[in-house]
Amino acid sequence: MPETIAALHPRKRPRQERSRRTCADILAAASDIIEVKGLSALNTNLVAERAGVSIGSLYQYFPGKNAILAALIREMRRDMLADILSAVDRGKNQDLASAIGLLVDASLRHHLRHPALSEALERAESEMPLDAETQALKSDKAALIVGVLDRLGIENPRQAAMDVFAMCHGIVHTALQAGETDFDDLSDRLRRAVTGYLGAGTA
Amino acid sequence: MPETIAALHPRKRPRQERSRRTCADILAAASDIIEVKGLSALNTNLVAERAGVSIGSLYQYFPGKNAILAALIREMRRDMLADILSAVDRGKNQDLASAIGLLVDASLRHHLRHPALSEALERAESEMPLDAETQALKSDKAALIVGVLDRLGIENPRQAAMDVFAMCHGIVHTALQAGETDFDDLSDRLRRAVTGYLGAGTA
Amino acid sequence: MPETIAALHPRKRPRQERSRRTCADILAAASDIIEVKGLSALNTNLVAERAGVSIGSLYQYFPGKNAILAALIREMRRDMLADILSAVDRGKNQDLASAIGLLVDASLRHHLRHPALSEALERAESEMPLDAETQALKSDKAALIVGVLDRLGIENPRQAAMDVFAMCHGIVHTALQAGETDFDDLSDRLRRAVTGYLGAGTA
Amino acid sequence: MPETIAALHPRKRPRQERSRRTCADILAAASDIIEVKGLSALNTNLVAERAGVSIGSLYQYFPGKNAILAALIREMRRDMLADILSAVDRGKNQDLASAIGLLVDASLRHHLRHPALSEALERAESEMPLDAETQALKSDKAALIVGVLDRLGIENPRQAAMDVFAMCHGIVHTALQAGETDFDDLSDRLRRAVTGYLGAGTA
DNA sequence: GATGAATGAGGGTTCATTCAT
DNA sequence: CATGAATGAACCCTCATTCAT
Repeated sequence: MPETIAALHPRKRPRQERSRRTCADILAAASDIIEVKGLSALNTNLVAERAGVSIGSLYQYFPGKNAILAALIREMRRDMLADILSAVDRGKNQDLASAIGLLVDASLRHHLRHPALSEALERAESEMPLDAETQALKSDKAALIVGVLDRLGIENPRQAAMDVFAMCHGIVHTALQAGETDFDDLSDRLRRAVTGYLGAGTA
Repeated sequence: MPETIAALHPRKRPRQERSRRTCADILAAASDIIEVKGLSALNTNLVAERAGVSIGSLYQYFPGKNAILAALIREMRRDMLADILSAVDRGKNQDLASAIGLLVDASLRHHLRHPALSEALERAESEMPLDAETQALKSDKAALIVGVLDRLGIENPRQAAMDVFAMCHGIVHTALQAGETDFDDLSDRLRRAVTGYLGAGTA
Repeated sequence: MPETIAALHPRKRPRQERSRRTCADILAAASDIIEVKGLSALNTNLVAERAGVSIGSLYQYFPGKNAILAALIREMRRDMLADILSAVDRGKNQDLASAIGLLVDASLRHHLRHPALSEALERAESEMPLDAETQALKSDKAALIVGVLDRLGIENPRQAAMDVFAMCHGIVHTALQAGETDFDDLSDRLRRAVTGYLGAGTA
Repeated sequence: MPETIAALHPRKRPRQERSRRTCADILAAASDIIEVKGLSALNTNLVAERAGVSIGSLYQYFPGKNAILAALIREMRRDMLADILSAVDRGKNQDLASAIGLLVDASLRHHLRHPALSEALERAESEMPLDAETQALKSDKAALIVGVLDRLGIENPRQAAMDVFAMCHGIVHTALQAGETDFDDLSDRLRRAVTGYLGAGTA
């Protein structure tokens, strides 16, 4: 039976400062493990130990392993939305190329920050029921991009947004796997890919 | 310690007709499970059961779970190479757009055949040591694409080949996740993306 | 590949009273099984069951079956060293025959306590990498005996110590297998064997 | 339930030359495995493979794994009896020291021939029901030794025979484990041990 | 007889989760 | 609330033995 969405919410709103801290420690430990040893090495006992918390406490804050993952995903989505928001904002009055460049760089920075982590979370995301907030964050982000593309006169902006992000994701993921680390070079290729796709579409 | 490559080779060359059948059944069952329930649901007991075979038999033919995965990956790579080979062949005397179109369609068909499976295998592939044959199949495929791009006058064809494939992979994967199934539409967008990227590069 | 020494160390220092108890129960159950049904009947499930503990608990304290064996061996070596130490101490100012008698009796008592167990552990010991403490316990014991023999003017005391212990071990083992239980009689024969060997050597 | 003795007999008296050969191949393969990789590595599939025989055929000749072991033990006992017989024969008219020397050397040669094998078989022997022939071989050997000791005027010759053999076994086993290979040195120490024990007894 | 494919009980180990203290 | 001991379902894999061909 697929796990219910209720089970993905943090068990309690941590009011006390101390609680908020513990909660953050747990998430940080989990991030760390995923980034360094991979998603398959993530297990609740290890997280608790690395967070300096007893396994019992961990279960006070999160109803289960997947809730931790869900929280990480939510966090990632929040960060991402913020980055995109800022990029969109700064690109408000720019031409297509510049606006795209800002978006692409935002996405790229996101992946470069914690390459393995973001990859793993995106995978996990697709195999899990998403809570309402995460879904909202995803739609907000999509709407934002769609808005930009629409304003720039792109046809079928919903689809274009999807494709453009997927392209970037694919290229960046593959480049990272191949060991590339040159931000500027990657940024260049992404811009070319995106503008190429968009240009070809409107041509 | 990362698992040794030896552990990925089939254990026994099936000599009798019966055993060739068993071997195939095991691989088919594994494919099926991955396609339907995901890579994380793959386990040797389930494979054996679904293949209508005892767990002991499974281990006669494969030294372990990962050997089954390795075999599936090898199979996928063989199919893919064959598809690409034929596309390259048919595109021999065509112009850039047509040649690209053939390649893109080959790749697309590949993904559409078993969407979840090919995705999962590609992921698994990146977390496993590859046997010699699989590596050779990958390089052969890469060389083929590089050759085509080179002949078409693309600059830095190695990188372009990587990017182009990664873009396609990204777009297709995302589209499939979103439930798209319209081959022609997808084919169109992929062509646009690829020619856009390549065109922008030479511009 | 021979198992690494790391795998032989207990996993967790028991902190609470309850867990110290569990740990001891596990070792006692293992001892029991070996003593009664033989080394080949030792398996983790049985140990857990007999210890009245879940299999999971067993693995909390021991990283595997061999770690349990290693712990038993260490325990045996500790006891043995203590026994020998006390025998050497009490024999400090005695003549050869008495000193030997004390040592022989110490060794004999050791075997009589848990005949099958000590035999099995000694066998297991020779087929396993030893952790540092166990090795130290063995050398300490050897050094102790060598010291005594040396003080008594025995030539080549290292070799004599080895031979003497091996002789005793052989005789006792065989006698126990044959069902003998008369401590005094055995003690007598061992003294004869040892003094005979040592006497013949110096003659 | 302890396995019945009937199950330890070879399944059929091989009349044909070919059969006898297969049977010997199986036993040779088993010996080899034990000598090189230890008793715990002995398994029927491996034996069959190493013997160049199908697993099915192996079971034609031996009703099970333990029957193979039993056959090896019987063989060992036969050899041993023959060696002892010859040593006793040659020592017929010699003095105690020489007679003992011959016996000791016979035993020593036995162990040196296949150190690990003889050790393993002796261990296996003590954990298995013995068939009539093996038991007879053991008693015959014992009787032979007892006869010699009796003739030489040793008191309680049954016990002395046991002890003497056990001593030798212990010393040789330990020396081999320690890597010694010098036959003459070992022979010397064994003679000293045996004559010391026997001398001390009669003194 | 010979073959080797197939079987499945048995044993090792992990890890998400619960609960007594 | 925190702790960490305990649980046991779920997996992985081996190997003695059987049986259809």
